Amino acid sequence: MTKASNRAYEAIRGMILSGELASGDALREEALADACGVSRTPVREALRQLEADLLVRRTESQRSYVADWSMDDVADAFELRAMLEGYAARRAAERVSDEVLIELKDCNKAIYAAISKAEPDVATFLDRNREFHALVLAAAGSPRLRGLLTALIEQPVIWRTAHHYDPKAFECSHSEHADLLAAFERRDGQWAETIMAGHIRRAYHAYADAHKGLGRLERGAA
Amino acid sequence: MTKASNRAYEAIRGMILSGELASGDALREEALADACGVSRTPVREALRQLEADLLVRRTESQRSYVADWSMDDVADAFELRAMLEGYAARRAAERVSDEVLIELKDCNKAIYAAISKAEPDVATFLDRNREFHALVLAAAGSPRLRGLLTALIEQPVIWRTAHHYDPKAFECSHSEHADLLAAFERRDGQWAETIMAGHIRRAYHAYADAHKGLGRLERGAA
DNA sequence: CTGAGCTTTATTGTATACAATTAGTCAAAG
DNA sequence: CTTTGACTAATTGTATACAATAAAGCTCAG
Repeated sequence: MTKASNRAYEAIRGMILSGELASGDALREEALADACGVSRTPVREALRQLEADLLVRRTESQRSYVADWSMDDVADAFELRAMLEGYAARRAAERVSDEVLIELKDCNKAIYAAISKAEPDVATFLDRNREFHALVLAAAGSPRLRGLLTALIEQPVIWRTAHHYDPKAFECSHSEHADLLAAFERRDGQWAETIMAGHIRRAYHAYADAHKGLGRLERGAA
Repeated sequence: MTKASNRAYEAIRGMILSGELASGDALREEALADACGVSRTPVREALRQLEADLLVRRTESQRSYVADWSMDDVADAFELRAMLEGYAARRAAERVSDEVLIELKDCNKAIYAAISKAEPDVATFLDRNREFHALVLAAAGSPRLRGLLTALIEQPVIWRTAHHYDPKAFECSHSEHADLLAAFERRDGQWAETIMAGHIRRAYHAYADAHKGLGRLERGAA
């Protein structure tokens, strides 16, 4: 994306993810343009992109609002993600190069380092975790799959789950990644798929447990 | 979408699907605007949408071209579709209402009527086939899944395959739909998933056979 | 009160001018 | 003959004005 467009995209996305804009809030193009210091044109483009990311929804009369996710929506998204990312892992296991395998191992080492501290480095964990999954996706070698999954993975709700992780869950995540890499080394697609699907499902249940009884998602702390 | 935007979208999409614009052709905003009788603004929006539909690709320097699909790309898309539409069928089998089941049966009857003639009515077959798959997708009750699959199903390459169907393949398609409905009646998700995945894979192989030895896809007749 | 229909206001859609960027061309140096 | 560089032309990005449309408010009949 180009300069102004990208600026608007990042700015609005940040406002949604940080909680500055709450679920259901109306998004008026002119107000956003002022807030981002650009004109309406790039804001409009950014909104279309955010809509594709499912962070924004549009009414039939073309008005935009911050998307609100019911628990059903979250379950739906996680289930799809488990299936697609499981499939990606299978393909990746069958195609991964030794170089990428090393990258993946390094990445998981960095994750381990981040969570082994007395005070876990959540930001680094999130970044590296994201990188890990992106590497797997790239190794799957399917541009369509990549396109489909990106929108699903970039969901704020998914990244907020990290706030609910306890040290044991961090450890578990790292260990599942290690299992996945073992499957990759043996080029065992079936195994890789099973591990990845379970990995995502675990994340879902961690999320669901932390939000038991809530009909709607409340805003995560910034 | 709004009036001018939609007009541009339909016009450009039509030009691509009809072959007026060939794979790899450059899409210049101003020229398209003139051709559609609108300004560049709605054309730009239409191009973004077509890019999401995978009918258009953009270079890193933001220039747009008609997407060109290699045989690998087609295989990739079909495989994804088989998996996702199989999943949709499983969900649909577990949730479908009696009313929708009747709709599906009617739809498949219409398909049978269209292909039973001495000269098969291909246009009706395509329309009804599309409707059948759309009904299954809707019955799956997952808005995300619906969003993901729509882009994949609307691919021109997929609908062009009908031109390669012989009468036996038409019959086969209808009969597989009937099997799927049997699985739906018994609410057997696993069975439904298997049938649907096979159904899509059969379509893929029909396509692949018809294009053996071609590195790139040539343009289908309008 | 209530609600239908009009009026006003707010918001998005479209066109267009201009700015920024990219691709293409040609010339000179190696 | 190739390559590098500046220059030119073509193309996309952005801002802004105006048009179209949808929401909100208001009036007045019932």
